[in-house]
Amino acid sequence: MRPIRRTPPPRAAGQPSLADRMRDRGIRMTAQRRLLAELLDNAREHLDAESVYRLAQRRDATIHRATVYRTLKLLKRQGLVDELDLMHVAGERHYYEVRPSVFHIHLVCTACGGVHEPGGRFWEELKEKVRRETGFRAEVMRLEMGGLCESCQNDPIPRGV
Amino acid sequence: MRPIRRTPPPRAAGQPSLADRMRDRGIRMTAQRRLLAELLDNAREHLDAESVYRLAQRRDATIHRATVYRTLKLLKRQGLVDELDLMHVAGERHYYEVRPSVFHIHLVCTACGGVHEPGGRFWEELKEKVRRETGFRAEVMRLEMGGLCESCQNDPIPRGV
DNA sequence: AGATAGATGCGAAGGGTTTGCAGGTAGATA
DNA sequence: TATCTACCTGCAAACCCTTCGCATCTATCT
Repeated sequence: MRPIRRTPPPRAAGQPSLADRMRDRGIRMTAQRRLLAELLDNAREHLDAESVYRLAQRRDATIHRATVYRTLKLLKRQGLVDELDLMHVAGERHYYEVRPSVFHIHLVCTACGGVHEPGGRFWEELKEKVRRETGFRAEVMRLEMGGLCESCQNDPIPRGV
Repeated sequence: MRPIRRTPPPRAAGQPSLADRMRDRGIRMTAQRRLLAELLDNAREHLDAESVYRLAQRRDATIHRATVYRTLKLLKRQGLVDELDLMHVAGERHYYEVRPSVFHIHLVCTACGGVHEPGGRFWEELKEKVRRETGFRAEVMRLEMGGLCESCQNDPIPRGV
């Protein structure tokens, strides 16, 4: 159950917090939701539901698993959070991340478990390309690759996942 | 539990069957594995484990769920079959498809449930691009988009999933 | 044909997620 | 500010999909 390390793309500074964006959408804010939103906003690695739950419990021992699941589902439905499975390199868990302002892809190293997340214009424009060429209007997009990151290619010693 | 319709890309003709490719890799061939390989090869829609099991049972009532799961896992590990979740538009199930010779992406329509699968050089080369730019060597890749297909954009009447 | 690593059927267990309900609370209203 | 109501939460059981351990069977090699 080791955390999946991220190599996150530069965050857009001055982006409103997840809690603020929830409120702006008229989502009813409870203490639990504020807590969960803050945890997701500040996560340094990819969190699955259980990890979110454990983190939340440190600050509010009464929070319940079901609330975590319900909130994650809500945020996903609202498009505020994306659900990933990171090519299932570390089991069948689903991971959650706040949807960033600039789209990025996920490169999951099967050797070290690290996740690189390059972002930028090129990836953003794939949706546009698909639109032009097929007429499909994408609202959500997910691009994941599994393989070996640069350092694991050069270092044949397995370092565990 | 309606089947997820595919709009598959042109199949490379004369491609060896999945069963043949299994044998070529030295995978021990049992009657069950031959049956499952044939089902996957000829599937006209995306199948999850349960659907594969149900189809298999029509031809061999003694086949067991566990065998289906074990075989799918084997094929996935061997890179002969890809596991998809199609943006979870129809639940948390995982779908399986024989890995095609030419990579394609999955465009999942949230209105009609159809899956368009455009393929071609451009998508193939994304791995190469990532390699050049980040050093990451991708072995598996998955690109899925969720949204509205062309006809569902033009036809506001919901047609169910 | 005989030997054996490996596959299968079986049923139970496992892990993650959802649900129904009773009680509690945010946010609207006056 | 007090009241109201729709909505949220905690709880525990249920649910679903997937895996496991074990005894038996079999594909493949000699």
